[in-house]
Amino acid sequence: MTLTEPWNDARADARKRACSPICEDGGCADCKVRTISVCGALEAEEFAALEQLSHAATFAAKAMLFEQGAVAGNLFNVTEGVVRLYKSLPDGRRQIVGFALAGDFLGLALMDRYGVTAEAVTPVKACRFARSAFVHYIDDKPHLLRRLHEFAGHELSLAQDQMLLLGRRSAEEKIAAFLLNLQARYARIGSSSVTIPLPMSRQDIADYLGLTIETVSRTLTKLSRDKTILIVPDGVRLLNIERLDKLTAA
Amino acid sequence: MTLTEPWNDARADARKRACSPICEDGGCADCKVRTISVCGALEAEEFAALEQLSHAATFAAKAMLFEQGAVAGNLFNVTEGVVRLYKSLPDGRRQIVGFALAGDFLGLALMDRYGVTAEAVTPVKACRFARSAFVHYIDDKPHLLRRLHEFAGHELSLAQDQMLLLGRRSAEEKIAAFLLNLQARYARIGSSSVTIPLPMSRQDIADYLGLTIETVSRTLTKLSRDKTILIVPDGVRLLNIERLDKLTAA
DNA sequence: GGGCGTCGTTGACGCAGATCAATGCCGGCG
DNA sequence: CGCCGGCATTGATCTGCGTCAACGACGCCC
Repeated sequence: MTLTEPWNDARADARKRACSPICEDGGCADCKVRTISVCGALEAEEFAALEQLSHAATFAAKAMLFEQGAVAGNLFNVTEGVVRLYKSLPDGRRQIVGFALAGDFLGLALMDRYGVTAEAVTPVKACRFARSAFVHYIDDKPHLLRRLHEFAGHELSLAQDQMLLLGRRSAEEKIAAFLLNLQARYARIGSSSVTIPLPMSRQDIADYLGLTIETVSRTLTKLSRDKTILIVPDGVRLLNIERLDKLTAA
Repeated sequence: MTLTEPWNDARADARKRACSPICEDGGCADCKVRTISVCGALEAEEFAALEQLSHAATFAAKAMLFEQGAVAGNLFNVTEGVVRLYKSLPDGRRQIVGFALAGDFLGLALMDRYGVTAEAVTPVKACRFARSAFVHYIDDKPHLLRRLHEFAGHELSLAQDQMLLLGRRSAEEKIAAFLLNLQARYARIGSSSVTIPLPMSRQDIADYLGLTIETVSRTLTKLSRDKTILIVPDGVRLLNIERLDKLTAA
């Protein structure tokens, strides 16, 4: 389970504090837990305790963090880079169910086995928690459990939005929604801009939106011809989406 | 959030006990909480306490249990009938994210607002819990919270499976998966058979699978011509799916 | 520098499934 | 009984997107 949401302004301060390095005197000097998602519920000493459990981990692009069906031994907190989460069909068809950015947790569902495969899209840095230690830690912290549950509910709601998108929206609507969503997420982790990077490949985008690479490519070209987006020079993976909000119509 | 899964044989006994009427001396004589999903974690006295919180509720077909975006004041436990859960686009396009059968909980995500709309497909009987009372009750029961969280994780996993289905499977695969899934769920709530009712309309099925009614109808006809399913005489909404397992290929 | 593999774009074409339309089957109701 | 409105089926046709194929732009390695 990836946790990205929910945010609200009331928590912004707590978040800012929470996102600063907290591992200075912990077991791993360079592991900075970005507990963006959960921090609102954490006391300082709890933070310290939590980070004692974590270990720094880095992954090269295309490296696998964990695989669908494997015993869920670890949780991860992404601190840098992008991770794709997907399910596959035996014949190779793939559905990406989400992208995890800095601050997102993976595996918070605390299931026995991973429900999806997680792969690094870009080089990734993450904090790793042993599931057993994590579970043991939170087991007598009802408010933390409540908070996790709250996030699970939000995560589910996002998944349902994605179902609506996959089942009922056109290619153009899918792309527009994807870009706007990505922009909103970048904004939350501190890089607010109308110009956004697309670190993932066209194939990834296609597998996320239930399309083909050709359709993704054509739709992006069309949007840029219509001046709805602007493909920033020198980067097929950098877009300016200033005028995309015209397409919102949520 | 609907909770249907997960089951395992080890819990079957506890479940059987749990599903018997437990409201005899409670506030509502005819409200029978079917805590199929959660019962494994409930002690007898907890059961009694929980059912004290519940009130019987009935809904005519097409009645709304709750609406997307409304303040989430209640939880429901369906005891009879079928409920559809959906999200809508402003232009009327609809995505059904799930059907709730007897034993399923609605609203267990405990979010402030409902993320989907819930409507009775058939006449429905349900136990209603005030959210505040429910939350208050479970708040100091960590093992219950853990269990709820576990279900949330499983629910999410099901949603992700549905994403894969919506994004990457053909019409025929969608229908086959839907029928097999429905059969499996009926089996769990006690009506195990290769002949299953389809209480929902073609439009509902279409909106669940991201198709149109015509495609649903044609695909069902095709499957029955191929002898893969059998449309039981005297019921467009009754199918025999004896030989559908050929199509599984999960 | 040159070969080569990966990635993205673009065009031509085909098809699964959407759309439009007609018909039949009930069930409810005056 | 006969009318009517909702639902399912079926056919004809259309089209959005998939498929197949060619090509250019990079980046990498020898």
